[in-house]
Formats: sequence, structure tokens, C-alpha cells
Amino acid sequence: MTKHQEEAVLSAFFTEIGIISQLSFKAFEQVLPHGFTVSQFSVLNNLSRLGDGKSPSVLANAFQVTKGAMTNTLAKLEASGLVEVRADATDRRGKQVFLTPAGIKARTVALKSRARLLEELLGPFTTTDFANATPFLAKLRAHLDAARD
Amino acid sequence: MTKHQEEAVLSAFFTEIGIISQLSFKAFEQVLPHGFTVSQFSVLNNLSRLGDGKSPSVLANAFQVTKGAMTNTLAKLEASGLVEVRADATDRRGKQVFLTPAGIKARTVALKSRARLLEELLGPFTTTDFANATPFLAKLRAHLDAARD
DNA sequence: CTACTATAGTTTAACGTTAAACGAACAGGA
DNA sequence: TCCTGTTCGTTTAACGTTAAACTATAGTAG
Repeated sequence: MTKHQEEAVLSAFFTEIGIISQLSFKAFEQVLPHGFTVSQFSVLNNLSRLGDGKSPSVLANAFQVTKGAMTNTLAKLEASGLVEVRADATDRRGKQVFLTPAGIKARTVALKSRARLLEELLGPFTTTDFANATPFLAKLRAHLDAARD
Repeated sequence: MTKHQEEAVLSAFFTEIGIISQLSFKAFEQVLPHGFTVSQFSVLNNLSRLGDGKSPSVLANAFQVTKGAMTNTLAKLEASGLVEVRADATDRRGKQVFLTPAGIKARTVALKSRARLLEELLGPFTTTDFANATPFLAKLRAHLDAARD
């Protein structure tokens, strides 16, 4: 295989990845309640799955987003009453983010929408198709994450 | 496999896709000459590979982007002298986009940067790994593309 | 204690994008 | 010819994001 052909293979791979990412992201966003973004859902989901009380900067790190972006996302969530941001008692610079009952409810509703969407995205494929494809992607993601300077 | 587990499989797959897309996109952008965006490169590359003289709306469609976004991208490319936008003689509403010599050169330079980057992204994997993963992704992409209402 | 450095969160300007409204030009049927 | 609807490209406001500057607090070495 020539250098040029190898390049074409990688290029095709990343092109497909990019398009799938864009299409699935948009599809998810369209299924969410109006004005509710994927970022906001992701924060809610993270707090619910992994526990709340996290600081904004920890969340920003988890989602590979700047602190400014997280300030914005949390402000929206707080304005919607889905999250409560309290001062950190042990570090007066810091804050802690907690889910409200409304936030928990909003998350479960969004989760159901996502479940319906995923079923739709499944299309002619089987769960096994996706399960088979994932390990390589996970390894690749880990490599890219580590190689990021 | 329970409904919940199936959901987790799909969710994990799309999560990996999203992260890989974001990381590789950013890596590519960082490697491009300053002020040169991936969108701009993509247009140049499309015109070079598939022939120029295309209209802005055809390009907007090809990249799944609004016409307004393409207006913006083409304005930047034209301001940099990488592209020439001419009125369409047969349809006075339309325009046609042509590569300039500088545009062709800029594309080949960017292409070399991309080749170096792809080699880096290859990491511990082989070209075959990517080649094996691509067909499923391509089929999935086609499905998502078709299912998009 | 005093500096110095680092970290938490906010704010600002800039960017690329979308959605929607718009004028101009085309296409088809009455 | 006129009407109706469609398409082309641009413009505008709004959005979410980044990068960078900034304030306030914390940690640490002298």
C-alpha cells in the first residue's frame, strides 16, 4: 500500500467519524426539549451518574471545555432551576454544583428521548454491530487523548 | 441483553465517536496555517478533487452547512485570494467558485500538514485497523444521512 | 508575616455557526 | 403576459464556544 493510499484510508475514516458525530449530535439536540442543549444535558447526566457536588472547573475538565463555557452552561441550568450552585465552604474561591429535583426529572425525561432516538439511529444494524465497533474506537480515543499536547 | 444494556452500548459508541471527532478536528485545526480553518480547507479540497466552478449553494449542501455559513467561508477565502467567485453567466442569481493558483498551492501545503498529522494520529495502530473500521461507519453514515428529515 | 505563584470562577471580544427574513432572478401554468 | 412559487445568495440577530484578561482566594517558600 502506497503512502498516498494509506493517507486516503485514514482520511476516509476521520471523515466518516466527523459526519456521524455531526449528524447524531444534531439529531439529539432536535429531540431535546426546546432550549435545552446537549451540553446542559451532559452536565445533568454526569452529575446524576457520577454524583453531584462537583466544582465547575472539574466539570469543565470532564467535558473538555473552557471554564468560561462551563460558567455559561451552569448559568443556564441554574436559571432553569435544574441545578443549584453553592459556595464551597472549604475554599472560598470555589463552588459546588448540585442537582435539584427538577434537574433530576429533566434528566430522566431527556434520557427517554435519547432512548427513542437511539432506537431510531439503530436502523438496519444490530446492537452487536455497535458493540464490535466500539473497542477500537475507545482505544483510538484514548490514544488521541493522550497524544494531545 | 436488556433494553438498558443495549442503550448503554449505543450510547458508548456515539460518545466515542463524538470525542474522536472533536479531538481530531482540533488537532487538524492546530496544524493548519494561522487563521486558516478546517471549513476553508475543506472547500479548497473539494474544489480541487471534484472540480471547481461549483455554486455556493452546491458547496453548502455538500458540507451540510447553511448558505449563510458558506457565504462567510467563501468571503474569507476570496479575501485571502485563494478562490475567485464569478457571476454565473446562465443564471444571474447564481455564482461560481474557482480556485486560484494561490488556492491550489495553499491546499497542497495544508495537505502535507494533514499527512504529517495523520501519521501522528495513527499511533500504535495499523492502516488495516482503520480500513477495517471504515465500512461499518460508512454504512451507518449513509443511514443517518438518509434518516435525517 | 511577606512575597510569589497558582488556581477558581467571571467577564469580554471575537469567531463560526444557525435560523429567519429579504431582494433578486428564475420557472411554470393560467 | 401575469401570477405563483421556488431558488440563489446575503444579511441580521442570536447562540455556544474559545482565548485572554481580570478579581479573589489559596498555597508555599523565604
